[in-house]
This record gives sequence, C-alpha cells and structure tokens, in this order.
Amino acid sequence: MENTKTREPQQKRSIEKKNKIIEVGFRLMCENGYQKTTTADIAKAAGVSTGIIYSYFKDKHAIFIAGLEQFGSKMIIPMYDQFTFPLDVRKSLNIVIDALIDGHQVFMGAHKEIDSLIMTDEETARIMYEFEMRTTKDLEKFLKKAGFAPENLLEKTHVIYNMIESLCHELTYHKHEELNCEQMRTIVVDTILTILGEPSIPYFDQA
Amino acid sequence: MENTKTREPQQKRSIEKKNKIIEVGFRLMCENGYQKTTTADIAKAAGVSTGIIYSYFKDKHAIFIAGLEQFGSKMIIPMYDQFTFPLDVRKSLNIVIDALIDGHQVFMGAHKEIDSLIMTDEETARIMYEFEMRTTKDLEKFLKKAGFAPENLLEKTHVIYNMIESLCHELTYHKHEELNCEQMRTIVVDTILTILGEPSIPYFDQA
Amino acid sequence: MENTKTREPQQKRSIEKKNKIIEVGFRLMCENGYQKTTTADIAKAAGVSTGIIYSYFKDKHAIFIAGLEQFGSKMIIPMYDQFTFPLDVRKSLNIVIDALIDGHQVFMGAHKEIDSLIMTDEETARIMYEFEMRTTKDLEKFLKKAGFAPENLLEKTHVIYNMIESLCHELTYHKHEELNCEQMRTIVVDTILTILGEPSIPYFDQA
Amino acid sequence: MENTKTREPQQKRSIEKKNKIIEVGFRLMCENGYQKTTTADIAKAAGVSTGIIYSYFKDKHAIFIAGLEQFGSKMIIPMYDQFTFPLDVRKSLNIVIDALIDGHQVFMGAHKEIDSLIMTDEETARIMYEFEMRTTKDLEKFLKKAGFAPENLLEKTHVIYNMIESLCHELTYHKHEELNCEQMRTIVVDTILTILGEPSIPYFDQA
DNA sequence: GATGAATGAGAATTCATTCAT
DNA sequence: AATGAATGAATTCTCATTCAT
Repeated sequence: MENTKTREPQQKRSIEKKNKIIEVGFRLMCENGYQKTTTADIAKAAGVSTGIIYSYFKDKHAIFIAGLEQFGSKMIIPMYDQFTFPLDVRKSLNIVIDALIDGHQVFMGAHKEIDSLIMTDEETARIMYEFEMRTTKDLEKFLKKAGFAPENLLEKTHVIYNMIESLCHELTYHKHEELNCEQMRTIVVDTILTILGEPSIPYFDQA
Repeated sequence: MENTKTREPQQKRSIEKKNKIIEVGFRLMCENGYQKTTTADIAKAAGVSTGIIYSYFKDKHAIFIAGLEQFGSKMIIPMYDQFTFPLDVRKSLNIVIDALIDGHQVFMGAHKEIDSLIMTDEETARIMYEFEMRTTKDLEKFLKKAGFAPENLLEKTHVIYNMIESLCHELTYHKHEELNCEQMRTIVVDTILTILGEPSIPYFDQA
Repeated sequence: MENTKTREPQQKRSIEKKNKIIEVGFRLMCENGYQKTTTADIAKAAGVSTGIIYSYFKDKHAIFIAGLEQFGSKMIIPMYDQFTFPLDVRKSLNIVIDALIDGHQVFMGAHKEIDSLIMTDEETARIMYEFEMRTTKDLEKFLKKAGFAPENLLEKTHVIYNMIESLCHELTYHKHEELNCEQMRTIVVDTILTILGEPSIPYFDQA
Repeated sequence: MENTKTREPQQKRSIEKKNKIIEVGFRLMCENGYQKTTTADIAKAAGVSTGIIYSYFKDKHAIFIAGLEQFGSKMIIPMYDQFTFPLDVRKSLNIVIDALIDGHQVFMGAHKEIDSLIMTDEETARIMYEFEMRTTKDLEKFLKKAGFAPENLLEKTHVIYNMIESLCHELTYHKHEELNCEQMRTIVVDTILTILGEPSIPYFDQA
C-alpha cells in the first residue's frame, strides 16, 4: 500500500526544497492559521510551484504533520537540555523560560493552531500527546537523577510542564498589561521549587 | 459609520431568533471549529434561513464574536462563585474544578478554537484578555476579603488561574493515559494552597 | 445516509433549471466527451453558475448518470413503439431505423461516450445493460404476440437489436463512402426477416 | 512543416524503446481509458523517463495514434487469415470468433475507447474507417475467390463484419446474464451463412 | 540521448454572501 | 421579515509538458 504518487527526494537540492516547503508551510500555518494558509501561499513563500508540493506531500495536511514532527520537539519544553551541573534548579528554569520566549515565538503560535487542530484531527492529537509525554518522562528521569524523589514525580513533572507553558504564553504575548511579568516568573519558579522539594541526594555529591 | 444592513431586532420573536443563532452557531463553532462550521449548518441547526442570518449579523465572524461575548464569561473560571463561607479553600477549589469539567466540556473545546483565533483575530484576542483579566481581578478581590494577603496577589491569582485551566484540560480529555488524574488534581490544589499561604485574617473572623 | 448537500428542487423554476443542466450537460458530454466537458462549460451553456450545479448534483458524474437515466431510453431502440397493426415487419423496421437516424443523432454520439465509460464505470455499465435488456425483452414480447415463435427468440431478438444498432451507426455517420447505405439497409432488414422466419399465426388473424 | 522536436530513432535500442512506449501506452489507454492514463503511468510501465517520451512523440495523443496504427489491424477482424482450405465457412467463422475472444480481450476495450475518441478526434476516426474498409475489402476479395458471389457482396461483407463484432462484445463481457451466449453465437453464424448463400463455385474446385 | 524534478494552467468543488420572490 | 436559490471567487489538487543537469 505504498504511496506511489509522492516521492522521497534523493538529491540534495530536492531535499532542501522539501524541507523549505515544510519549514515555510508550517510557519505560515502557525502564524496565520491552517485554513488561512493556502497551498499557493506556501508555494510562493517557498519559491516553488504548487505542483511540486504534491510531489512531496499527499496533501496540504501532510505538510502540517511533517512540520509538526520536525519542529514539534522544539515547541515542547526541552527542559533538561538546559540543565547543567552543578545543578541550580532556579537558574536552569530561568534558562528554559528564556529559551522558550526568546527563541521560539513562532512555536507559541504553533501551539495555538495545534491546540485547535487537536480537537478535530486525530493525527495532530496523537503526535502532540506523544511529544508532551516524552518530554515529561525525560524531565522526570533527569529530576530523579538529580536527586529529586517526591511522591508522584511524573504527575508533578507534568504540572510543572504546564506551568511553564502557561507562563511562556503570558510572557510572549504580554497579554495582560496589568500583570507584572517578572513577578509572575518568580512566582512560577518559586512554586516549582516548592513542588519539587529538597533533593534527597545533594547535587554536589553527583558527578 | 452605522451599519445599515444589520438591524437590532425589536420584536420578541426576533430577539429569540437572534439569540438562537448565536447560541447554536457558537456551539457548532466550538465543537467543530470555526472554519468547518458553515453558515448553512448554523441556519439549519437554528431553524432559520441562511438569508436571515445576514439581517442580524454582518458576517459569519460576527456570530462568533457575539457568542464569545455572551458565553465567554462562562468559559473562564467563575471561581469565586463557587466559594462559600465558612471558607474551605481546598473544598472550594475542587468544586470549581468539578464544575469546569462536568458542566462545560463544550467550552473546553471553545478554548482551543478561541486560542487559535486569538492569534489572527484582534477582536477575539481583546475580548478574551478582558475576560481573563476581569476574572483574575474578581478572584483577587475575593481572596483579599478572605484574608489572603501575600505579596503580588494579582500575579499569584493569575498563576493559579492558569494552573486550574491546564488541569481541567488534562482531566477533560484524559490526554495522557499514563498520568494519574487524581494525583494531578491533588498536586494542583496543594500547590495553590501553598502559593496562597495562610490567610492573615482567619476566615472565622469574617462574616 | 441521506445526502444533505444536494436537494430536490420543489419550485417549477428550479425543476426546469435542474432539467436544463441535465439536458445541456448530457448533450455536451455526448458531443465532446465526458472529460472534455467541464462543469464550467455546462454551467455556461445552461445559463447558471457553477455553484448551483452542486446544489442539484453530487458531482459531475451524477449529471452524466442523470442524463443517462433520463435520455437513455431514447438511445436504445424503442422498436415496438413503431410497430403498427396490421403488422408489416419490413415497413416497421424501416420506420424504426428512420426514427433512430433522423431524430437522435445526438444519442448516437452518446452511445460512443457511454460505451467508453462502460469500461471503467460500474454505474454506467449497469444502467445501459438494464436498458438494453429491457428493450430486448419488450421486443421479444411483442414479437411473440405477433406470432413469431422461433427457437431462442430472446437471443435472436438481441442479435437483431445489435444489427439495427450497427446499421444506424453506419447510416448516421456515413463512415464508409464506398459502401452503399441503402443496400446495407436492405440487407439488414432482409436478414432480420430471415432470422425471424414466418409467423406461426399470420398477422392478419390478429386484431 | 517538419517537426524538429521529435526524432526518428536510428539506434536499435532507441527503436525498441519507442516501440515499448507505444505498446505499453496503447495498452494502458485501452484498458483504463485515454484520459485516465497519464504519461507518468506510461513512462513507468515502459521503464523510461517521462522526458524521453517527448523525444519520440509530439504529445500524449501521438502515442495513441501510433498504437492505433500499429495494433489497429489486430483489433479489426482479421477474418480471412483464419480461413483455410478446404473452406468450411462455419468452422472458419468460429475460429475467427474464438480468436477475437480468447486472444484480444484488450482490444475489445480498445474498441470502446476508440469509438469514444472517434467522435471528437478526426485522426482516430480516419484511421479506424480505413482499417475497417480495408478489412471489409480483403474479406470480400477472399469470399469472391471462394466462390461466394451474391449481389452487393461488399455491403453484405460489412454487415457480417458488424455482426461478428457485436457478438464478440457480448461474449467477451457477458453483458446480459439472461442471454445464452452459445445460442447467440449459433444464431450469428447461421445468419451469416444465410446472407452469403451458396458458393457458385464449389470450394473443392479451387486450389 | 536521458532523466525526473519542476512548472503552471486548468479542473472540480465549496461556501460566504446576495437577492429575487 | 423571511426564504433559500443562486452566485462566483477562492481553494485544493492533477498532469501534460518542459528544462536544467
């Protein structure tokens, strides 16, 4: 049941072109919405013809899914990547938050669009849930290694994950002018530290 | 710059008809997505003709906005409504959470759709931010009266608001099978209590 | 599993419009081929917009099928309709042939297009086979009543049906200039008479 | 008015390639219809690139015409080829019919497609009429030599040609389940013998 | 000669909006 | 006011043909 219409590009030029379509297409979809982004828009922005899109992708939806799989991991919090030893959790969390805000504003938009599609599109939902779960588990594993061993660590990790995500939305869009962003950040970080409690194995014992 | 095309219904029947369009239209948009909901769908579900819709609304978008203004306040957390004296914050929070999950699953869908539109639609964004801010402030005022007076209460209130919302998403959609919902709920409630701290004026002094 | 997108026109005007689409669309498809006839062509020729076509028909193919069902019976040989008492088979056959040639040149074109679609389209095939069989049976019944009772009358009737059809193609398109059309007609009629043999009940006994 | 784009292949390899394209392309067009057969399909099935097709053929249509000219003669009844001395017409006719059914089912499909194209494509029409006429004349010449000399032999021959073709369609596609195929075949053969009458010169006098 | 990636005109279909009744 | 038929611009996707390599 191979798809004989689309093909996997072999040439370097072609691979670049396919990636360009994914990147540009996904960005447009995230910025302007899936529906408002037409295949003609994508083609134009990617500097290709509409036809070539359908050489590489079954349909418009496949571009979105490809973007999701390629960039999805950047949209969820790659938290432990930012953690360095000797572990300073407060500092690490702030690095994570900065990274999410500074570097990935597009992907905050993505989240909105994705959240919308999650309601009606099975595939999008599956991919995102998978990403979220993987991230949560990765972070949990890291926290364990770092000596944090509270009860229900997995669930706590996910609550933390959600807090950071919500915070980043706030900080990215400055939604509520009356709210002091820096204070909210401090509150979130403090709360996370409270949730985690003290590490049972002091960090300086690790190596 | 008066709109001379649409009119404000004067008759009781007309007002009912307009409200029906808003209610049915907004529900459909929330359940199936804004784009996937056609004006024909709305007309059919509301038991009116497609033409009449344009007597009451400038365009399809206006139905969404009207729905947002009418039902939006139900979608954000009407937290303090659930709080009763003598104040048991833990119990109250659980009532709020139950209310959101049990009663407003539609509006969880709404949130997704709205979040998506917030990215591209100024008006939706403005309305939602306003709602959120008002809720946050109402809750803050209530908490103050209840004797909670930590620093930066407004910001803390908003962090709490976000935590509850995230939790409700999780509980509503059982997104991650590997996560224990009840534990997450307990973690969230416990954390909120920690954030709020002890009330400076014991609740039993109030009345 | 009702089709809720297309509707059955109730108003006289609408019914006329639908019929116009069928008539014009089917004619164009027969004359120029199914593929070469675009929905835009049909809309233009029928004096309607492209959109309205899809109010009445699921898709382009449905127009063809509707045309087939509406005009199909005119394309197969309505042979016995032309037979009158007292029965003069030779004369009657010539009337049938004249009727087919004079009146239905469009439907000769239809036959070609249909024959092509029969190869790849189940529905077209089914409808045409049904028509052909019905015609064959009707004619057989008539011939029986007229006193012709040779062995295997049904099969003979169908051979006769095919001969007449082939002849009409020849006569309609004057395909082969070197062939004398009138002689071919005489040959076919004579041959049919030979196939049928003598009626066991002389026609003059009937009434 | 030379075509400077396409070229006549000189090399043996090239000639083989061109023939392969014609053979494969024409077969696909006959089996699936002209429109449904894409140049990509043909290229893939012929084991060549899409580009090379346009070195040998002006356009897609030219492949069909080439196929028609190359294989067309096999699609019309090569009747006299099957006739052997001493002449047994009944037996010979059955051999012809068997040959058409057993060996050339593809070309029955071709006939449908060709008939469709005849309506709109001058070139297809011309070629087919030529083929048919040549076959008819060849057969006529043969029958004359065999001693059949009825009046209007050419026209009779063509009627016979049409009868066989119709019969073969029936037998190939079993269109009408209620019809007994073997009886139809007998009827057709008997009728043809009747049309031809007795040979004036007994066949055994020939040699 | 050969490839197959790329093009882009064109086709079917949808649906927000209008308008004759 | 109300209807729902009608419109037609816009969108997705296809495929014959071209062209850079």
